[in-house]
Amino acid sequence: MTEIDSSQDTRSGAPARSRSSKPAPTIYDIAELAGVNPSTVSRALSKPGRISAKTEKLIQDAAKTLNYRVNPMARALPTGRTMTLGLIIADITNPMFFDVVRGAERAARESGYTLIIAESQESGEREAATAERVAPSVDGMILVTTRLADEQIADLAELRPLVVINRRIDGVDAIVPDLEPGIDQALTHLAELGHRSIGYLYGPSGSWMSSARWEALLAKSVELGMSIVEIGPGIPTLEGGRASMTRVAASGVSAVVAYNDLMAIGLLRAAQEKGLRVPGDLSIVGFDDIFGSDFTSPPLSTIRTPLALIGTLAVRRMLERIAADDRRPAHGSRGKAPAISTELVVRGSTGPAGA
Amino acid sequence: MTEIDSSQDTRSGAPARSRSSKPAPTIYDIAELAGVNPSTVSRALSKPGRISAKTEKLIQDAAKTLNYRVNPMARALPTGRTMTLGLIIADITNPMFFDVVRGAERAARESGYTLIIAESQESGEREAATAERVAPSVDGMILVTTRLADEQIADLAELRPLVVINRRIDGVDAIVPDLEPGIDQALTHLAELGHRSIGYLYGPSGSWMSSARWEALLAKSVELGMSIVEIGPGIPTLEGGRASMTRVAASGVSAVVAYNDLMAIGLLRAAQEKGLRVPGDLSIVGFDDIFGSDFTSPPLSTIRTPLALIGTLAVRRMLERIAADDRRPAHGSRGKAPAISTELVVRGSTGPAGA
DNA sequence: GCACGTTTGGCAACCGATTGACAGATGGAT
DNA sequence: ATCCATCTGTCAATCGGTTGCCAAACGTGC
Repeated sequence: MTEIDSSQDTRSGAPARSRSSKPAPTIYDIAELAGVNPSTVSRALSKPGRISAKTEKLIQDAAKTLNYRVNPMARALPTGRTMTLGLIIADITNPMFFDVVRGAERAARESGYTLIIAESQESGEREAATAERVAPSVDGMILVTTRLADEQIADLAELRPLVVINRRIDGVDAIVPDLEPGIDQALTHLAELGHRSIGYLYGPSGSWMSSARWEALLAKSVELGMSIVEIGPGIPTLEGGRASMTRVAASGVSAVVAYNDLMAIGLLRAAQEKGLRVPGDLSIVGFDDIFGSDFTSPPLSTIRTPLALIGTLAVRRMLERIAADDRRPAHGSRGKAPAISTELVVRGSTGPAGA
Repeated sequence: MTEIDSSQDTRSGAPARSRSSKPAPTIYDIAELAGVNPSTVSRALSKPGRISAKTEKLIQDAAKTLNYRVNPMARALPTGRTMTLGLIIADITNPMFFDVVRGAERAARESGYTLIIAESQESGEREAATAERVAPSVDGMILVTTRLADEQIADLAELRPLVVINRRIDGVDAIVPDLEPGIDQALTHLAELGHRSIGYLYGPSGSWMSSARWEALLAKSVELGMSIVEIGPGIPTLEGGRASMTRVAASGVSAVVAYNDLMAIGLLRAAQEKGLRVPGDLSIVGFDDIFGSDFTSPPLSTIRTPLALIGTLAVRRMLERIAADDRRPAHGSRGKAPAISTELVVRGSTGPAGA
């Protein structure tokens, strides 16, 4: 009756990941199989050249035999690199998000990074909390349709390298498309169709992007001698577009540019239900060219934003920064205009004024 | 001139996460501030009750002061729990995926889990590689539109708890909607409209779901005394739907049920371009009710699949299994019919036969 | 054959948590 | 006042890698 026998239990604190399954092989297993030291295995696997070709091959073979995969968690601990990027999105319901994800996921994967998706919905408080929760497990964060205040965003930027999409903030890296070309084309297009007076369906009241679009539209319409009015703000959904119908009708404009495609489509349908012909009685231009915007009848004319490209560029910028081990925004990029261009896609929802 | 002074460098191997930023606080920092042992901090933070209320408060306060966040990587190492779930998707371009993500992300977040998104596109080989790459960093994986062979899937299930969506495989947990109600309603609806002969636009040739839908349609149409033909297989995209137009016309059917909404919409547009009236000359029913399927003109009648719910349930099932520390599929669930029902959404693309 | 520079591989500390075992403190009963 | 059961906090090992430092092995030129 020995009272002390616990000493032989060498793996007492083992994870016991899941019953009935062998634990994943480690570099120690490889080391044993290959007859070398674990540190040699580590080097052979992650620092090609540091080890003699002979031993390296030996280790590679052993690794293959055991079907070894490096444990990213274990690696992240000493290196501080998680090889993971976080995509924080306020509202996952917004379809523009999906195109961004497409671009971002691919760019990340090509560089060996993994993408974490987190939705924060609701208020800014919640979004900040989400970002802080995600921060420790990622090397950088990309904010997609953020509702945070500038200052909160700056705070987050202290925590981890940060890139913001569709919003410009002092001292924070941003990926923002160049609105000019698309808006120039859209207003010129409308002018050529004889529209003299147009409306802008404003998005959410605090939205940086909505006012950026408004500013650009305003400048251009002045230049073209057109009159333009703000209608809104409104929520950036089908419902929001619908809800603006009364005000649009009351405004007497012959054409409307909406903050985004969702609002444009909502308006389109509400107009049609009211008996208005589109584009006969009202021309409508959307923004973004989201999936499905060409499903409508008439198909929606819209100012395309290269969302997938934006996602890709956001990841690239992030990775550049990480590679440079830099917490500050890219070089002198703050003033540099992005080469991400918008363009008008003419479909069926725009036509001659008063036709 | 001392030759030995390296001993004073206690943090030689420190991560050096990023210049110019204080490293994240650790439980050691808290322990120092609160004047207790790190292990006490660990317990205070993760095992409420194990520590006296007084010390616990002391530690909580210190943690708050330092704005401490537990490092998920460091925690994952000893526990073997990453608190992360992987969503592996073959083709991120497929919009049905969006709704699944919505449901899954929320369910995961509610339980404190984080979601990793990985796309594998291309072949099955690539998909298996993707899954193996992701496996070590997650507690479980959900396969969304997998192109893997049954056997490969079973292999992955050995690696990590696995849940498959929209496909049934022996010995693997699956979340599959009940096709019967929706298909019953759709065929009854078509029968009532006078359609006697319908076509099924088949999806990708290897697709489990496409043949499941076919089987159910076949059984029901026999029951209703309707004739039904397969048209396809085809790629499950707008283009695939378009491409089937010739065969649909040649088949002489008065109504078509498509494998998914994308194909249905493609067909709808091709038909309209050919001068056919929908639903006058051809009735079309889609499948899934994806975002945008009601944008078309006429809006698409479709058999709705509760995709967000499916995402949610997949995560729940996964978490149940993880909670039970179980690698095998849920209890006797294999035979148990899921309570996820489909239903027909009648919109404008279906109408009286030969009208 | 020898001295010397370069590879190559091993040792051990470390990343930030978790946890079994244990000792000291506390409090109640006798 | 003494003893014992319970509660509380500490010690130290551990998860699976990475890496600075060092010594042994190696090859080379003279």
